Amino acid sequence: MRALPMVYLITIPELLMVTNVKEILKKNQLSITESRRKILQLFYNANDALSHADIEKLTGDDFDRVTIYRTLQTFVEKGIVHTIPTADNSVRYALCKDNCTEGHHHDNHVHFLCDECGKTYCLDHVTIPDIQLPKGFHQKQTDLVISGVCKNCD
Amino acid sequence: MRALPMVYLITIPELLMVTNVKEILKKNQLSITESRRKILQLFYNANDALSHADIEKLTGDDFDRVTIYRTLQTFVEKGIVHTIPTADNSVRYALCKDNCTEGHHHDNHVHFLCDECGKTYCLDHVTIPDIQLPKGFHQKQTDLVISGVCKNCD
DNA sequence: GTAACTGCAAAATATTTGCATCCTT
DNA sequence: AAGGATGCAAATATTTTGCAGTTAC
Repeated sequence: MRALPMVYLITIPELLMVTNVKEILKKNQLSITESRRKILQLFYNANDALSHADIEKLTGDDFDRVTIYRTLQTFVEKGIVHTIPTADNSVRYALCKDNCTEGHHHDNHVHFLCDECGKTYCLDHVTIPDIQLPKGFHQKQTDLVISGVCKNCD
Repeated sequence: MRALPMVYLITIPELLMVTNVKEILKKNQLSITESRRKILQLFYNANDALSHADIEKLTGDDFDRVTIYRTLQTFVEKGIVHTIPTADNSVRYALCKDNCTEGHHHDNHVHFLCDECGKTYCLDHVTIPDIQLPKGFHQKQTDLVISGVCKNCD
């Protein structure tokens, strides 16, 4: 068995990811701009949720603060990312899975917030059991937010 | 059977509630001030959660905006009220039930947000089923936030 | 070329902090 | 009387809006 040249191991994933991001923008009828590409890429690189401040830090001064706000808003409207409910004031965003359609985030989410490191996890493999609501209440979206200690801080 | 005079039906609950509020403040080693009494009373009168803006409206210009911030913060620290996770930016507060102890809101909450009227309900009688988390994740607090249409807007 | 996106300036809103004064105990 | 709570002023942080210039298609 012959080892592959190291360069493949580095460059191919990068190319794939960039393509991925562009395709997602196209699929959502968004023009491909630098800010949208880079910010969406951040979400694909991060394995946890990102706040506006996180994105500002990660992009340095590439983009205006306002551009980040507008980009995030666009992504939410298109169903590319969703906001995560948190008890503190902070607003965090995470990638939606395939079943988010434009303007309708009707999928059930389980989010885990680590009290130690502050990371936010989307636990896609955890399913939310059916909840019996009182009469007259109609359930559209369900968000289950669990906090505690994550696997890294365990 | 003789009907009670109407006055009882009005005055007794008020007296009871006022007493209630003072006792709760005492129990939490807080001095009894007008802002604390009135704001805590608002929570007992409201059947849904209140935002800072709600409280500002309901109290007119009785109190400074800063006093409301500080009072809410104190109540949260003492475990008298808790914040409700919402996907939009808004911060809302609701009364804790008995099992909240100072600094530790370790009870499980089910909250319902109505998309129509915007009301927030604490559904205390709905229980959250046990959730199986991936290995290494330790659950401390669980917040179940359900949105949809409430019984009034049905 | 045109529509849409971005950056800049500024407004609007939300939250925090310091300090002098007032109130509760 | 003493410690804590409040009101006011101001600083800081967050989000939104308008508009002119630039970019994607």
